[in-house]
Amino acid sequence: MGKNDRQSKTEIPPGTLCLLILKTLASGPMHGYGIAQRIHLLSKEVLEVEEGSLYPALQRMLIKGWVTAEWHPSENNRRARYYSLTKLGRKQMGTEVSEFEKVTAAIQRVIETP
Amino acid sequence: MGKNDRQSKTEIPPGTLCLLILKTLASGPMHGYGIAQRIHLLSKEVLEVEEGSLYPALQRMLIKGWVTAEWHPSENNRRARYYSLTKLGRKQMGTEVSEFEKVTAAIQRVIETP
DNA sequence: TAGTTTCCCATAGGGAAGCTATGGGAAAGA
DNA sequence: TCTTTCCCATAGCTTCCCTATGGGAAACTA
Repeated sequence: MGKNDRQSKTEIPPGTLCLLILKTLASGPMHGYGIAQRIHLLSKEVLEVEEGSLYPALQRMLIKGWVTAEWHPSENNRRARYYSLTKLGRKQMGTEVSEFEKVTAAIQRVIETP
Repeated sequence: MGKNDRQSKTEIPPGTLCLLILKTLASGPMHGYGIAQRIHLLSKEVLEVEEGSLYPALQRMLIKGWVTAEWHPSENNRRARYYSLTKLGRKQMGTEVSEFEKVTAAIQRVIETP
């Protein structure tokens, strides 16, 4: 593969990973691996969250108080760290969703102008 | 203002600035200042392109061969550098537009899942 | 005509956040 | 026993935008 293939794979646009994680956790506590799978599934295989992106992002969100974490065995009986949305995280989610939609709509307007 | 106000202003999401510039230039050659104004206008004042973002972006696009530049006096009789889309730039625009729409739709699916 | 505003270009330095590469450990299945 | 699957995590790099800064020329303004 070439060196300029940041474009060739479908990646998460910078700034939206947090939003995706927050939204995913809104449906209940989940471990990291599960979050990645769910995003992959819900996006119909378009979005792939790399583990090297996911865990640092979760760390940042822990520090900011948007999520909390607890160790529990997973459904498959592995050691797993379950993340939950905090009240602050839920608020942040709302902010990011509306910001995303506002900016996306604005870009669409530019793009769709003939 | 605080120190964490990358969020407080409406900014260009990383990765989309090129797309916006390419699309803007698709309607004809334009100087940098004009590009910024047009994006601001078309987005209904939502998007603001800072000059410290714009000119480096144009440099990158020159290097990649997506645009060419020529000096001409502007409509206001100032010295101005007019940028034009190349064939390669037009192709890149198409790629980025479809990528943007694909990824945006995917994120929307995740966001809108109850 | 001196001063200010508007227009227009450009770089340096810094930070945020993604990616690749890497490493590990434990359960399950072959 | 060996491989696969599941699950966590860090280090180092790169890209790309922002802030801050600087300059210069036309045009308006007092």
